Amino acid sequence: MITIKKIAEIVGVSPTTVSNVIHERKNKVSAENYEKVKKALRENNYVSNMGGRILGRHGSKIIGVILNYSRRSEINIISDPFFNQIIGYLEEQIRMNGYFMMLYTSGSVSESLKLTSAWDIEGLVILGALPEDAEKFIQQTQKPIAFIDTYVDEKKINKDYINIGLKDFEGGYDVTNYLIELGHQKIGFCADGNHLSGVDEQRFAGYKQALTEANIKFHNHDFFGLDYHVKQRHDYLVNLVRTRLKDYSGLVFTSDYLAVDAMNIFQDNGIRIPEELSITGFDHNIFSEQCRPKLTTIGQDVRQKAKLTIKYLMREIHQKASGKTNILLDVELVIQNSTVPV
Amino acid sequence: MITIKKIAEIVGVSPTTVSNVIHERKNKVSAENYEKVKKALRENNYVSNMGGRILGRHGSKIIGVILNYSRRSEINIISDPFFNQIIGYLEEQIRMNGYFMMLYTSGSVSESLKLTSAWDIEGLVILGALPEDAEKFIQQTQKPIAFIDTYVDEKKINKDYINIGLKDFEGGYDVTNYLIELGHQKIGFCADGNHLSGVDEQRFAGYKQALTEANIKFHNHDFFGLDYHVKQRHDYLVNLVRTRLKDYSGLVFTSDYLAVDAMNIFQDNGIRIPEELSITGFDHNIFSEQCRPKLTTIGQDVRQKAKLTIKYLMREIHQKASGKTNILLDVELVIQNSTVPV
DNA sequence: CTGTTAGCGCATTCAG
DNA sequence: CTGAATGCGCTAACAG
Repeated sequence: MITIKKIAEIVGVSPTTVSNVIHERKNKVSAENYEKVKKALRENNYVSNMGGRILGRHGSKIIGVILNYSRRSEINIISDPFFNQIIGYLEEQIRMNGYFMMLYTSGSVSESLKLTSAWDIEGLVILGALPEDAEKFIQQTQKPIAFIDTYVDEKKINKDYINIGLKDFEGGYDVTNYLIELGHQKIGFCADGNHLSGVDEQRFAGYKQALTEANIKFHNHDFFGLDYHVKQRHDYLVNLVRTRLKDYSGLVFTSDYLAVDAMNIFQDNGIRIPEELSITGFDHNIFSEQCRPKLTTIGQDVRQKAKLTIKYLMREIHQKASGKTNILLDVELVIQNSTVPV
Repeated sequence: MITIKKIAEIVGVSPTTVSNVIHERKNKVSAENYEKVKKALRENNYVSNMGGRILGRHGSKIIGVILNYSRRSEINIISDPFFNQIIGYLEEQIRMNGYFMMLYTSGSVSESLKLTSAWDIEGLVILGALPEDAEKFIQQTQKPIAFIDTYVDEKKINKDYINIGLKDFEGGYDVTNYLIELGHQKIGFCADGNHLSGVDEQRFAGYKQALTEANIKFHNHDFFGLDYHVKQRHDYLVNLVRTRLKDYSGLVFTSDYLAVDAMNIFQDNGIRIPEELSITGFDHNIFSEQCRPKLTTIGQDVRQKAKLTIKYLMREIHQKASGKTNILLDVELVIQNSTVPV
């Protein structure tokens, strides 16, 4: 491995001069030396040793991306195209900013923070954090943190942080309202698990708001908490077809994944969609396109989410700005074929 | 950040003793000191600084996972659940071995190798490498490398490497043979792009072998190279429905993703599947389950792939073994509802 | 069993 | 504009 010292020897200057050339401090190096050093760096394929950087606390250039496993099951994380997409786009953005991405999955805040200090990580992106975990993260580290899709209670936190989310409430509202406009009155809400928080909670609130405005009363049994184990979920859905599914003309799902999964089970059990039941998803990912009927859903721009996340994180890292940043991106109602008027 | 030196001060021993405790060299530390140091480490939440490790060439504990973009388009990488799954499982295995995962996408071998030397990466996992890239990787670095699904030409390489793949030839053969057993004679082969290599080439060869054994002649026009741009691909498929799709009773696809995508387009254009056309996929991932009819496909154990990859990589890193390791995992024909006898 | 020392590569400070 | 010296944290070699 070629080092600054060796380059200095080759060219016949001091390591400092080489360092100055690397960092483009042209005002500190003569034009002649600058060129000579540049050439040597190129010819010898110089790559800086990150160990030296970390040790000298000159910045590790690592962004840690942490997948918080706590709520969703492993099965869903690995099956959900959203995670796939966002990780792909985050990597792209991190790389384009000259940083490196360390990917880590963990259910524990302290484990994640150990990672951070071991590597002197410059910034964290945290996916799938619950509000209480988010608070711990913010309190326990000085490093810039960007959450994606986490609802942090601003009042509880007096430090800076970034959150890039979605207008989930609006999404839940819009899609429900669309069903209402189509004449639906009996609309159920289906989510991952029984205890909603964060994103799903907001979508649920939006759903309820739409019902309220339309003078439709919500009953607790209109909420369907689905198991994330495939087998249990499918058994439950089949049972629903046999019992009280007929009480509903529309179902709002918190994700395309769940919607498509359920739609297939319903269809397998003789329910005609959308004729007998309208279904809506959320995400507008590949699932809502690769099923029939295609899903009416709420679209989000995943690439934009990744782009903004890294943009604000970089701003924070470079101390160009601070303060709380909480951006909720717009959603878009994508009307396809899984919904019809009643 | 707490360091070994500080722990040493706190306990009143030398840094070496602390280091020996950390590395569990019990024979070099008195039981009494061992306990005292252990306690201090715990209480102060000691985390080793990786910069020190890298700089001292004591092992960075980083595994670099490189996604080679060259062949498949970005769109497909991010849409294909296989990448999602394998990355998730690789991360899990890497973490369980006490290592860290650095994720990097790149089309260039030299860029990837720069990453390797900058971080003193201990081992590489390379996804989606073409055979010629694989050779470059192997020749240009001394670090242990594990490829996933790459067909390296053994004769050209005199260094060690690991490849964990699939019996792709067998998969292509089995699925085609199954169609033949169902009475199909006119069977097309559909792949990503016109120039096949690696995995798809093997699957194609298996398909042709099955035809040959059944005395079915293969013509060049039985091969369908699909565009990875969605729009172009769909236009092409729609056109196929109007023209010569009727010449075929079965189509073998190189992936579930392509198969489901095409199946939807065919169905949208009035083709009844499987009645009028049998379709097969490859991968047995979520797509083959979340479509109707469910796809007959070739199953692979993605988790096992990740597990073996890291197992052999670790073995190589710890110098416990060497030599070329080329393991092709078994495939399994998964018969579902997209195929019927003619 | 314990402690001292050296060196890994970088960027910065300070002296020229 | 240039260079010498320094310290970051860890581990291994070596001396006691």
